[in-house]
Amino acid sequence: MRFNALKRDIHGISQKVLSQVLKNLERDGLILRTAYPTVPVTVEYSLKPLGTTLIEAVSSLTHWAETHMSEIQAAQHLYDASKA
Amino acid sequence: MRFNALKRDIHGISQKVLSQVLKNLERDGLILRTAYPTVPVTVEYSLKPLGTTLIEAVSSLTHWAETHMSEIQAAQHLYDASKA
DNA sequence: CTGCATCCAATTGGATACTG
DNA sequence: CAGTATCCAATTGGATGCAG
Repeated sequence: MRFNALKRDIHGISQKVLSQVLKNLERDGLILRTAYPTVPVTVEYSLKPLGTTLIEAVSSLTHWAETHMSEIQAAQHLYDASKA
Repeated sequence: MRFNALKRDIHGISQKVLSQVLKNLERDGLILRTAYPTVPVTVEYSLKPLGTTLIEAVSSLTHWAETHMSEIQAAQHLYDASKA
């Protein structure tokens, strides 16, 4: 995946933050950064095996959030109403 | 669990942040806050079922972090050495 | 004991301009 | 295209003092 493709897909992220995050992920060994000597330079980011395992771990949290979102919103409404 | 017990157990958290977090967790329906009318007041926090399910989901991430910590540190050292 | 209010320092992140 | 550098605004969080 290319830099600008990631920037497009991760809606709302700034170039600065995306750069920082990618550099950290690369340093942690989660992703691989490959630069091809074209003009202008082409950079490709890909998942390393370790990164894939993290995605799987995070996915369970994502799933939790999705399945309980409405329940949490209901609790928030109850709470807010009880305070008003 | 009492407020000050939580503050002791969560090493390094400030009273301000702990208050904020607890209030948010209560609003989200993850924990239950019970105040007993003693002098001074006694407040007890406990997990609600929804909170327990979140702990289980987070646990898989915790486990991931623990098992891959050394692998990540090794990657960081390699990265840092390659940049120096 | 359990907080809330305030002040202040540090971190974070967006916008913009610039480079190989 | 893929960043880096800079400036600046907003958020975060600690420390302290106060209150029910």
